[in-house]
Amino acid sequence: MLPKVAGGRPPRMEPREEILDIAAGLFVDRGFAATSTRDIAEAVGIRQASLYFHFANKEETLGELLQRSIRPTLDRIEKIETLAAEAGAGPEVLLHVLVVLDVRTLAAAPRNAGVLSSLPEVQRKDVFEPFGAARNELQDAYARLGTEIAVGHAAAMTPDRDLLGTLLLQLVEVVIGMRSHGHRITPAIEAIVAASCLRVCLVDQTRIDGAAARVADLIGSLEV
Amino acid sequence: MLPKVAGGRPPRMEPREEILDIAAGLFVDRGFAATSTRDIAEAVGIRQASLYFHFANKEETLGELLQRSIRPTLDRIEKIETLAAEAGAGPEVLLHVLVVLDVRTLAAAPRNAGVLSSLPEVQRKDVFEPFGAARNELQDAYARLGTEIAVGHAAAMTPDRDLLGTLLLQLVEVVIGMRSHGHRITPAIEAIVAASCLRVCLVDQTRIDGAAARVADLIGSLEV
DNA sequence: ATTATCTATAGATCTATAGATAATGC
DNA sequence: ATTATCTATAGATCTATAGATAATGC
Repeated sequence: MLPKVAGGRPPRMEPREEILDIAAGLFVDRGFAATSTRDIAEAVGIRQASLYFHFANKEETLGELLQRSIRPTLDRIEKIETLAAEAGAGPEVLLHVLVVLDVRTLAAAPRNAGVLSSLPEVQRKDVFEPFGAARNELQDAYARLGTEIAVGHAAAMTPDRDLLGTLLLQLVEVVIGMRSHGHRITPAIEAIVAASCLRVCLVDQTRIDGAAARVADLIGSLEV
Repeated sequence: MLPKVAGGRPPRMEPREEILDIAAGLFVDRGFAATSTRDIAEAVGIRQASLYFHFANKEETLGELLQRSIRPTLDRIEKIETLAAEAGAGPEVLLHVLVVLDVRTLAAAPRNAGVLSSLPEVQRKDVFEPFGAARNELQDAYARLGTEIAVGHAAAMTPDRDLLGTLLLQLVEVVIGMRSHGHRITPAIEAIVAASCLRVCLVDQTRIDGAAARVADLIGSLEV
């Protein structure tokens, strides 16, 4: 099944995978337009034209990377929300779980691929529109959970649904910037980002501590 | 002093200013590498080569825009921190003021120029290194104020200095993303972003309300 | 003389296609 | 036959420079 050797030189791994990995690093580092197909090929160690055996064009390469970076996150949202009914966990516990899982996903993404969704081309080109939609879905999940939590608080200085979703997702994505600056994402950072999200939803420290205590168990039950 | 008419066509305004304005819009929209000098020239209504009368090269154009977008913000930091001694305002009031002013600056920036500092080229090319340094200064101001505020709280789940600065600046910059998605930045949004920042610093609602009440006055005294 | 434009172009890319080549699996 | 590479290249850019031109101010 695995192609062992072919063509002029022996591949080190699945060639398509290696191209994707290296392209991800370059796109994250320099951006899409500033990365030429020649740059990618050189870094892989093949000729520029050889890329077109694996991908129809440059955009398809970025498209595949975006696909892979968003899919697992979206899949998880459903699971987390069905978890609400079963475990009888309050929405602040669910938000805490969602934040920790998203932070881990971003922290573990090869080459800090979370950067990709903010590239100008992704926002602008029609080919990448599905990924904007996926991001909106994620933001909407944050908005839903956050609104449910903040309900019952005084209206003044409480973010509305839309703004709350934006604020929460923005907070979670702080880890992308941290990785860009060379920081490692520790469990302590996970906890602080999650606590910050709950604070923005007006959850007091007692309830934050309560939520934090339940997170490990719930994440365990999700992964089984 | 003002050049009235010259060359082949009558300019509508200071030509260098018009080029900067239009380049800003294109860089924000498409990114730096994906915007050609021809794109800029066409949008301005001149020939591609004519740009080089006003700018030595493409990078200088972006450099000038970055300069302009960060300078007023940096200048303000000093003023705000000297304000501490005079007005006897606590650090949470000062942070509130800083956030509101930065939010307003980002909200008022022509063409949403706040986007520019996150372009891959700015992070990566040596020419733009001064602007990364300026951003670090700003983030450090947030870290200083935030740490001063959060001091005395239980260590657990309290962000350290560095992380706190990153979280706060990230929260403020939510308005860049909101503008990109077509939202208008209202006074209500200013207040919520500021309150969210204070919440992340573990300030309780009573003190947030107290800080918010003093903000208008202090900003007034800054602008005189 | 200065300012601001123009035309024309050099030289360096950059993406994608066509068609050859070589190693492997059937 | 299939997989994965190669060489060669068409055709379309893209940045920056050289030098001409025209309007204005001294």
